[in-house]
Amino acid sequence: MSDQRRTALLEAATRAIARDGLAAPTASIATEAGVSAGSLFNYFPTKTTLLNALYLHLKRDLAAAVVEPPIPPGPLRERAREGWRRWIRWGAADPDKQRVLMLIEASHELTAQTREDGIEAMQGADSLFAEAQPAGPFADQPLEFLVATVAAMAATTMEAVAHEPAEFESRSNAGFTATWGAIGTSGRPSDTGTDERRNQS
Amino acid sequence: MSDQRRTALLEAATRAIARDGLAAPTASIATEAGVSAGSLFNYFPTKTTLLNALYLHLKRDLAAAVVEPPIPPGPLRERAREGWRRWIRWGAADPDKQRVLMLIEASHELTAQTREDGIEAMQGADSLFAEAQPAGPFADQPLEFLVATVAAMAATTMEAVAHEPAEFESRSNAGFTATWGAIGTSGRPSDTGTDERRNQS
Amino acid sequence: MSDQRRTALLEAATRAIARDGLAAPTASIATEAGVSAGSLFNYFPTKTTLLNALYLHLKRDLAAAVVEPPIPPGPLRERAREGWRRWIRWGAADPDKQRVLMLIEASHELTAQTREDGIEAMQGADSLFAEAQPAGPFADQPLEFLVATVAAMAATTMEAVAHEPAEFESRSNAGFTATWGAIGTSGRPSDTGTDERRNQS
Amino acid sequence: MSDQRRTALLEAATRAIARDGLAAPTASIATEAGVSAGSLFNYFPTKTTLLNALYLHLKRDLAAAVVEPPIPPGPLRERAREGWRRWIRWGAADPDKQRVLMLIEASHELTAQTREDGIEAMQGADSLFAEAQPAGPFADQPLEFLVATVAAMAATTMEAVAHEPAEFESRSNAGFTATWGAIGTSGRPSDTGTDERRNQS
DNA sequence: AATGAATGAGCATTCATTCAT
DNA sequence: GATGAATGAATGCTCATTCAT
Repeated sequence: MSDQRRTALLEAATRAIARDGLAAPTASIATEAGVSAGSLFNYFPTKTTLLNALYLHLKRDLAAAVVEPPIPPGPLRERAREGWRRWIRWGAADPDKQRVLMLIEASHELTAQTREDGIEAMQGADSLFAEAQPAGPFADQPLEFLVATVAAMAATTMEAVAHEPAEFESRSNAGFTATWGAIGTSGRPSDTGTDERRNQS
Repeated sequence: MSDQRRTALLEAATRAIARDGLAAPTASIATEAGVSAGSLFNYFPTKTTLLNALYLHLKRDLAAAVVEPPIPPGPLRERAREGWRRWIRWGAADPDKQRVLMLIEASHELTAQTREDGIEAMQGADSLFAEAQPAGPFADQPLEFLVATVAAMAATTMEAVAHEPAEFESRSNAGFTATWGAIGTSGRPSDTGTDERRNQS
Repeated sequence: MSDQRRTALLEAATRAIARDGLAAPTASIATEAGVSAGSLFNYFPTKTTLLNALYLHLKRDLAAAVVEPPIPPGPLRERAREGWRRWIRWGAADPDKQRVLMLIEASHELTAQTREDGIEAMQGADSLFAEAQPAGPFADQPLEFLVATVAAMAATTMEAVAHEPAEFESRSNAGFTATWGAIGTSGRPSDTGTDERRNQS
Repeated sequence: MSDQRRTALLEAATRAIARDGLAAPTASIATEAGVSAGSLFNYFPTKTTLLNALYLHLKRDLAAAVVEPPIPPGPLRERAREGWRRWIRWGAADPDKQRVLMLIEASHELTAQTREDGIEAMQGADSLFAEAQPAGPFADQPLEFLVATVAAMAATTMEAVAHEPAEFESRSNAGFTATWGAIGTSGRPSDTGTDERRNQS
């Protein structure tokens, strides 16, 4: 039960699901991994198990891509910018991964445990942005709201990059500026809404 | 009678798909609509047709919720804030709609035509935010990028509201402030710096 | 969903299961009934449901064969003899039925309800023998023990007849005499065992 | 070591099949025997082989339980009673064995050879009852009919005991009396009547 | 236009058996 | 001999779609 085969299956699943959706037959996945249809079930007893494993696999892959190698010290904004760039690059390098991540997340296949593990795996990457919370619109909001916002912006940016890969730099930078503008203080004194006041306290 | 039944089918589909995903059987949809299994196909010749129709139906429903009744004149930001509030309220009123919209969007079922029609339907709502483009990080980006960003922020906010409906006001406001911060110029002079310049290169 | 088709399925199931055991594919059953594979499940939502329905169908078939037309009045022994003859004839006419009945009974597929219903269905036939209870070895035993004994003797007799159909009369009569000897008083005074004494009280 | 493992496999098969029916996977049997899935096939080249071996194993186990230690001399009826008691006790001690025996017998897995060997193995035990043949209802019947009848009565008695183990004595005695009444001449003169005469015709 | 049974291709999963180590 | 992963045919069941009524 080689680890290599397990990985081959996860990668094949990524391709197949990106192409055909979650309805992608386990048989195609197995074939695409160069494995017999029955063999897949030696590694993942059910399709749900496979999807959960795949989700974690991809989340960890993303998290690793963001935080490794370590981001050099510096102002928070610059470290976040570097993390962001890596994040978007990860999505640009293989759009299937991001697509599959979102498909699985939107399904009802994820167990609570897997969801938790996924959050934990992303903690290193998320913290680059989470540290900005005390100052911005999310000051009084649950941390997950901020994290979800950053993830949504990243997803949107990745999609924009996917449409025009040559514009990677431009889209990535715009996305980052937008994201930073979203979660940080705007500084505009004229900002008079309820929440802003709360946020500034 | 035909139109009434068609609507019943679309509404039943919304419930069924929110519950069971896109794999929701046409038979359950029909049953849930109080229609026989075969009848559904008199209204929508294939499931794909149904999904496309449903997508448009929901997009138009959302667009109408945002722009009707007309938003009173005023500063752009205030009009946008009102539109945003309506948008989020729409999602809070029936989370199924938003969920189904995203499920269909993430699938490969949408035709190019439907996607286009959906964009067109949302133009009124989107324009509330699109007018901010010339000033912010999306100045040199395709308009769709900005629009997608706003939609992503709205989706994230709706989800946050869905988790805790009692916090509607707080989440909605935070979401709007974040969104406005994302797409507008921030007052910080240093923010007109590095990345924007890069984008223009 | 014609009743005729349902019956055809039950009869096909009887043949297929007699031939291939409980492992008989639902597809063969359907085909053998002149119905498509999927259609079977319009009548019986699961294979287990089919087996339970089949069990009851056969039990009722047997019970009807024994008690209809009504057995003419007369001494208990003569009425029992007539019932027995009908019972064995039923098994001789279509050995598959008896075989399938036993296969299902030995499996774990039967629900408690079905088992009960089966017992109830046989009550008319069983009573021909149950009335003998107060006098014989089963006097102090649960009624089911006697009933099971009679059924086991019938099964054995049917099998013997199946091996040599020409000997129907001989085997059937021997079986009945044996059965009556089993459940009735032997009358031999020399019988000194514990239970016998009880039985004679 | 080989023989020990073979026996372990047969015992594991007994438990697994009693629990799950003949569909019990060879893999569970192997695991339950503390043997690897592949190893089972070193001992039994196919599942059918295993089932045949198991059948014989159990039949011999039963036969040995009935005739060993030797039944002391005495009147036939008393010797038969002792054999019967041992038979039933065997079934009460491990109901799985009897259940599995019947499951295999009812299947189509048995080869003619195995069936023959099984009969031969039981000869010692059967003879306790077979000697009664010349006098009773089975006088003019094939010996196997009588033997099958006794086996069926034993099976029924064992099942009755399994339902209420505390009633072992009572059920066993009733079963024996019934069996003896089935195969022997009853003292009632009227019993030499109709059917026996018919049989001799 | 409505109904709902019939269809059959498609899918996840199981399992006896094989075979490289 | 022992192991246990690999295999792939087989199976129960689902579901979009069709069609006779």
